[in-house]
Amino acid sequence: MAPSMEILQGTLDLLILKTLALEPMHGWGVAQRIQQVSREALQVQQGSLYPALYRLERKKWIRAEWGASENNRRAKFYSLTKTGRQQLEREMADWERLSSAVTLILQRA
Amino acid sequence: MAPSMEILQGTLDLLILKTLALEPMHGWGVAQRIQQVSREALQVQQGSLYPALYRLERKKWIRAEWGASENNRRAKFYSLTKTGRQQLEREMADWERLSSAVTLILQRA
DNA sequence: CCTCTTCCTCTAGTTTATCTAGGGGGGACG
DNA sequence: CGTCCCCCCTAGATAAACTAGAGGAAGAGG
Repeated sequence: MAPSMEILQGTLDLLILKTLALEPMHGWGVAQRIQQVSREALQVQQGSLYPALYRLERKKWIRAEWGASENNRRAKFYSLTKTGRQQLEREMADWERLSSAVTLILQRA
Repeated sequence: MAPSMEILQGTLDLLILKTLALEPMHGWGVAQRIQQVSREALQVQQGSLYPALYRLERKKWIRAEWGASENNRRAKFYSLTKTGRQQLEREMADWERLSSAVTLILQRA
């Protein structure tokens, strides 16, 4: 594990997809939103964020469009595609299944 | 992510530590136990298992001893050390914190 | 006008966990 | 004796996330 783990490996795609499912947003905003909603428990490093966005776009789960941010900055706005929504469903189910399984193990007396 | 994800990345150490905390066990048994308790949701590949055990031993969180299995096979029995128990506490707390954070994100309407 | 800060994007290189895909030895049992 | 199962182990590939940078452009403050 890296010195400072701020995210459960493998859940970043899920977190991004879920965040974009509620509202299209630029990349920096996604990171802010995740951090804020998780009450600072999750930190999305930029070096993780942008490669992840690129990955999701390449798989056509999100779509990008240049625009202007609320602060009048040049920003890339991402939104979920239809297949992205399906992927989100799948990943949420996976998360549920696997995290429940971990909890099962941890709760053994 | 690898083609078939059978485990949440980063949780294997935690699962092993927890399993050994309840009962010392040989490596193969640990994998069986995890699979069984998780009702087949978690699959521990041998190529993940043994490197993980070696890693934990190197960090002195577990201790190994050769013995004979219930089937009269030569087997390496692992048990938790004192620092291993502390590590387990830490990792359980981390898991709780991070998985709750993920759930927070996923539950947003 | 100039500088500094904040916003926002991006990349190269490293680390590390896990998987794939093997090999091997030694009991037990037909 | 052959075969299955138990149990250990490893090399190499894959891929996610981190570290540690760069840089451009808007707005604020002097």
